[in-house]
Amino acid sequence: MERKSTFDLIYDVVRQIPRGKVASYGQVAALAGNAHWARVVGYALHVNPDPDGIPCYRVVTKDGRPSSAFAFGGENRQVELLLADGVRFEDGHVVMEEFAWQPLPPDDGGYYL
DNA sequence: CAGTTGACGGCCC
DNA sequence: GGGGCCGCCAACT
Repeated sequence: MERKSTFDLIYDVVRQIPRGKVASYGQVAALAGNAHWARVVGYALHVNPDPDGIPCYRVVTKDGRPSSAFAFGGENRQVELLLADGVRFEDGHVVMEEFAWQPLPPDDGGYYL
């Protein structure tokens, strides 16, 4: 039944990234089940079987910087898409402190600073 | 089947 | 502070 491969798990996570937020490869990897899949995540997105349903442009490195080998239109294209999502860039890198996707918000409430 | 690659991350120098 | 190397896992050839 579990025909879903490691890639499918990654795609599922990336697909859950809300608009206006970004997730790092390690973030996606951890959510997929293993924090050591960062490289595998990159590989999975590289094959990207569904770029229309999998917003790979919302996936950036932990530095909040887009990948250097973006094949779906260019690095600049990714920045443009993220800006359209409401993500703000600072000196060429995403303000991850504000746009890092947080699937598990605490009950304290005062988490968004 | 075994070796190499890969859109990363973290640690070392 | 910047650059380089190793390590993790799965997929590709």
